[in-house]
Amino acid sequence: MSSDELSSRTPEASSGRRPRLDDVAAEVGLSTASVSLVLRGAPGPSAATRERVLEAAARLGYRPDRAASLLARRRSRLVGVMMKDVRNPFQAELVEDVQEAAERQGYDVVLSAVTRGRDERRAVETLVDSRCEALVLLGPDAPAADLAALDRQLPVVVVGRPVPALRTAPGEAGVDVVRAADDEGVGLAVEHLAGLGHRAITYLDGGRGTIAAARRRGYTRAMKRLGLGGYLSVVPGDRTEESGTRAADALLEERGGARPTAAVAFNDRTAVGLLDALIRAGVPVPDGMSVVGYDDSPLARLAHVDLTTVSQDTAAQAEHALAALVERLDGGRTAHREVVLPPRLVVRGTTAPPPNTADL
Amino acid sequence: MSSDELSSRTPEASSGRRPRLDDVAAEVGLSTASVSLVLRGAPGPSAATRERVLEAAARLGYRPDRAASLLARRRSRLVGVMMKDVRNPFQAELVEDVQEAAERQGYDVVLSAVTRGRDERRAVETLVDSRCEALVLLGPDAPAADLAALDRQLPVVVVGRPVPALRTAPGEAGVDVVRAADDEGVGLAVEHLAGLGHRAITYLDGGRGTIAAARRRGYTRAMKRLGLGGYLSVVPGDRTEESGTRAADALLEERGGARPTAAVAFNDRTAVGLLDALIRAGVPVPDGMSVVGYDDSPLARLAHVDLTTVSQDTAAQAEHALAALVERLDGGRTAHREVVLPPRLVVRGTTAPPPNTADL
DNA sequence: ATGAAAGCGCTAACAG
DNA sequence: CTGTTAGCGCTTTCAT
Repeated sequence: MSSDELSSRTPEASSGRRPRLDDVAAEVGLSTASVSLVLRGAPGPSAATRERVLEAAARLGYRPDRAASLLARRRSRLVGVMMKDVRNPFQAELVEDVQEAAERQGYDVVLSAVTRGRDERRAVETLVDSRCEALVLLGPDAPAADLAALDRQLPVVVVGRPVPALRTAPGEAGVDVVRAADDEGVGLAVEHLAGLGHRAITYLDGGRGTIAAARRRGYTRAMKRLGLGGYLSVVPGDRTEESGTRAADALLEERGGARPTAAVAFNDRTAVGLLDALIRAGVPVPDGMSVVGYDDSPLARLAHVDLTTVSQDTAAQAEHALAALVERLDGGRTAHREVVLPPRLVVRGTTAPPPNTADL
Repeated sequence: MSSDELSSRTPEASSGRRPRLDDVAAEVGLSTASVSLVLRGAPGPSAATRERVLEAAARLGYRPDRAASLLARRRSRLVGVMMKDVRNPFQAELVEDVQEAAERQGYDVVLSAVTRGRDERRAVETLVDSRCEALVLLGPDAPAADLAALDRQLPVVVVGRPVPALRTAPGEAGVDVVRAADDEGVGLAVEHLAGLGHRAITYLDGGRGTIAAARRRGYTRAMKRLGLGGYLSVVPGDRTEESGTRAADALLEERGGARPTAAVAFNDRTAVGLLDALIRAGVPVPDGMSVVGYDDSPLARLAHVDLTTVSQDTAAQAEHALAALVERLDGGRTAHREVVLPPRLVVRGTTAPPPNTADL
């Protein structure tokens, strides 16, 4: 971490010019072709030659020019990653994981972030124009039809969002999708709470959208499955902290025996809002009420929050996304694929058995 | 947001091949040279020609190949941005701002993130190999000497971290630096509190490091300047939430008249930890105690946190960083430059006049 | 095992 | 105003 050399030392700073392949070739008295082979580790050159070339290249501080190599190469071995939201920690984690997965597969990654002056369309265009062979789209907003059109140009995998199936023309199967099973995730949370002895478990909703619908459904089904249908209670909300804070009132008002002892929130933000309101209201967590979030965001991991939550396993999502691309690129797969990953419950400090009802 | 077309429609999908410049040229019966001029908006071609070319290009769905164009062009007009930490919201914001500033200056941005398997050195190499003309390094860890070496290859500006001056060889002046005046920032916080009537203002320290030292100094000086030298009190810490939580004990213990009525924290995380502990301890904020953070991170903006804090104005930092690069690139500036930006106090809900001492 | 030569797709002199 | 001619720096047949 400390002595990263940022620039390759150039012991013999022969000239100001950046050394090119033919400089190295001249240095060892070989053709650029042979040098190129050695530098890429391609088979052919003898061990002795390799050594001489490598030594000379290192000595001159040679670094291949990406643009030139990209232009000459048949395949770029580049996958483009579009980040929909640079500030979203979930996506940041995905980027890291995709980067790693790509490296393992022998691909390099080009990043393109959507920003104020740069919409999804432009971010994607940059990637395509940069010779990417395939695209990973992190939570894109584009309609399914546009995604399908893009997929006609090059393999595309959408991560983190379901993409409604399109009436597909023959030979087109739509983009691949990798995402987490949101309904299952909420189910896990509910089961965990029920297992601790909770019955009156409330759900703090996340409003409109495919993901919100899936999570809500997960709650309802889990409650019914566990025979808690009579305790169903969904508090409307909008994914923000305020939403959680407002929900606290609703939860605490219900004094009449039906007052919930636990709450599952659409996401960590909402859960944190709720936590905060509960503490201010003098309700201890988890002893007075249990709270579960969703996302396992850094927020949840903050020591003083220590939120029980549901994790989406970004590493696995990245792995699957890359596998999907590589299979289409190198394996010639043509069929559509949707990978739905099981979420994982992360139990931390905001859940405990319900308070003894005798105390109430 | 809804109907972003991700792929250019290709009404006449003539062939599977991506159209090239000569396809467009052939289409309109011109040379590639003229077409190139039109497409780049370069002066020369007549209005009539322009129109025909543009029309044909659009019809064929032509998009220039970045690698080819990069290779052929003398100047790439590319600036590379290295993100030290993809998950750092402050850096994410900077990326957006740099992107915007670059666009205004007619430059394009290439992103390179440091991740687990990709250290600073590699991230920077990628940028250099991609023909970037200049580099923006967001909070790099590399030692000053390495930065200086890199700066010998191409203009480099370090954002967000001070870089110690090196014994410079003639003609070398070291990297440019753009950062915020940390001491001043803490000074603003202290002044704000003093203005509200606080005297016993404690500082929650951020441990070792240049930045921490600057902020600590800012606190000490401001207190003395305001005649509050007698109230000086620095609680050791390490920038985490726990650090803030632990500090709460120290603050609340001091019952004997000297108990502080306000605290300034090294950063928002620490401030949030403190807030949390205060609330749990039954001390109302801001009525029982005022708290100021530093960074104006999203954390501070959360509705239920609503933290008074110090903002570093990423937009201005980005603007200055790009200006510095452009001046060296296009303006031939050679002298060293360090821009230190004044921070801005963002007053929110965690600061108020001190509780009436009669009440204590 | 190595070299010669022909591009990759675009840009930039320089002519006309 | 437009076309011709060279490359940009590297990879890749295809010979040798």
